Amino acid sequence: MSRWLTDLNQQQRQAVETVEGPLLVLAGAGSGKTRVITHRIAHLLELGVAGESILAMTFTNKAANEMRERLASMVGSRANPVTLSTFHSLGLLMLREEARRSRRRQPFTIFDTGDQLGVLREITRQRRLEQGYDLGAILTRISNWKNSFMAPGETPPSDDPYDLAAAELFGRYAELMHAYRAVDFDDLICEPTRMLERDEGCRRRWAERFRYVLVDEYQDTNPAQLRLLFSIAGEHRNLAVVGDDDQSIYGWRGADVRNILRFEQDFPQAKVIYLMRNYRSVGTVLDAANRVIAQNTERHPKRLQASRGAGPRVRLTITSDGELEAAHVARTIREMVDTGRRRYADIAVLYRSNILARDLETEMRTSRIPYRMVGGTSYYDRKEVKDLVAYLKLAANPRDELSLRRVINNPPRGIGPKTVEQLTAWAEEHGVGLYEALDHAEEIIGPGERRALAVRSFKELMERTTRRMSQRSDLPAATEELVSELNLQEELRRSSESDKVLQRRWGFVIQFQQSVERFCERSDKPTLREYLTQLALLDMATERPEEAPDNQVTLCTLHGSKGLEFPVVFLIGLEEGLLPHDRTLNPQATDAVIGDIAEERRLCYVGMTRAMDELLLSRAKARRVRGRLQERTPSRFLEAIPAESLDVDDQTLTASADDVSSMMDDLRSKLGW
DNA sequence: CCTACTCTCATTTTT
DNA sequence: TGAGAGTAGG
Repeated sequence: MSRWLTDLNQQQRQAVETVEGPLLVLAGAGSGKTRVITHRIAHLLELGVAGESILAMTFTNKAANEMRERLASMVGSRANPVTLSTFHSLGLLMLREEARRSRRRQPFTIFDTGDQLGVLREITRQRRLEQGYDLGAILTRISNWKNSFMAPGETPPSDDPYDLAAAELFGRYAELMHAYRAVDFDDLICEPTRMLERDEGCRRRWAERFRYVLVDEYQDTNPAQLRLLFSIAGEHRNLAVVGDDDQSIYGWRGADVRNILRFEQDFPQAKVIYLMRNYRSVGTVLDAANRVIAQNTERHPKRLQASRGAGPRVRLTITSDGELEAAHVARTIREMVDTGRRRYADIAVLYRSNILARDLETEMRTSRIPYRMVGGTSYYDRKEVKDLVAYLKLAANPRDELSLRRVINNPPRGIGPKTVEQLTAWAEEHGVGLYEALDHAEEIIGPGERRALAVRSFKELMERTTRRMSQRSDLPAATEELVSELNLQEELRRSSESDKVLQRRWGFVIQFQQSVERFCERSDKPTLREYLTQLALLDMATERPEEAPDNQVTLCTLHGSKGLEFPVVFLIGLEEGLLPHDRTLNPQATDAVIGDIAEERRLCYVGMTRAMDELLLSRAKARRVRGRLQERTPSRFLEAIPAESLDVDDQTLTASADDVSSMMDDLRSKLGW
């Protein structure tokens, strides 16, 4: 017997052993899912399957890396030939290889959401379309159409103004993306799929290459991803998917729970295995979570089974407002840590909406509780970093007009909107790109004019930069030269009002340069193109200057908590309008996808099942909403938890001596006494 | 080109 | 309430 079958429970073992044919593994929270996946791959290798023919797909790079590490620790270098990648990286790999095969041009630049919005902004500006549309709402619609393989002009009839606006922009969007030689995230899935569906020989090649396909978090796949999977695995049917419909929380991003609900119809005779033994949480937590999720109707019926003891009862604390709720959380954490029961790192505070993090942060600071927020604004969203990235993108792809427009007068060099307009008009007239028009500055603007000289010197700067960066030479050195040629440090000094701000901003520049260096050290192909690809595709978290995993409390959204676990979990803001969120209860005109209560309930379930030992729920009777104090009603999800398994602590009823004294303590610490 | 003001808007965010 | 975007005027 393969050694990867021992120390698994019966269902886990079955999931590992079922090697041929379609397989659906419904892996409940904390049921040892990652273990099953890694063991399954190890087992396949053990059976003599070539690593090259195994494809394991995840959604995040973090998950992919984690899996690779675990697998490597099991089978060592035999893990190397296995393709372990995200959907998007696989898509890019396919596009590249096929382009190479047919000697076609490879995709140049990957546009992230910010870039996509930039394209839309550009179009509305050009067309002088009515302002005031929420471009994000338009982009969502375009993205949904793309994921249903609709071309511009094929969009379904609608009288929704946003549908109409989006349909109007869709065509131009596609044209511009093409002109810029750019692809977006949707293209990375849809284009390879089209390729496979169009060309049977091509499809066969990929199907034969990946004889064994494994998909993690299957509940998060969208229709396009399903079609891609079908093209690869539809024939040999060696497709194992792992997921949990109860943890599908990305419907609003286009994920379709129905994929996992009807897997058995999509792949007839699929074997279905339930992993329901939970190794994470105590009985009380599981019981409460089970009750909540049981209220959903469209799901694979199942129930997590406890394998640990009962544990303390779930607690619900009621405070009179949001600030007091945050104060209560801080005070409880303080107590847990001071009595030595817990370390900060054992504790997480989860919330539906980032807005709740604000009061928490204030409280954490005054109570001197070290914390880290997962998610939040990325370091790569910093203006300083984005500007530099735009220079690199332009160097890699002169047709990337978006980047060109971003950097052409940044830092200011006397090329204002008027000049750019003139250049654009000339470029259009002569049917060339904007970048080429730069060469004709004198002709366009007038010989000897200062603006023309500015354009020329910008062009020369770009050519030097491109030369240094593109010949696979020393990328970090080229970046450094760019920074110095731009006189960035001086520029920042000039535009920063305080020294502190300057230090911070310059710090971002330094960090960026370091990230380039690190990439070049690690990569076996340290080219500019590769670096930019990684930047777009790779989880920024892995690139982010790593903060030491200190002993800190974790603050994060419910979405951000998926896949994590903590001994102690606070789940706050259990109120109607927050969880379920108001946006789900009262959809807006701009919403392309109307969220449903079922997904909100799953969100609640995901949060609850993060807790190993203690689950502490809370709600406030009133909360400041946009400056106004508003009465709040308890979340409907609380009703599912039977009163007898809940310890309710209503702090608005009893201001006991204890509470008063702790409030005094609180006050004292705030005043610094 | 920069700054200071006004206006607007307010979920979640794996790639 | 408060952050970020947009705009007018110096």
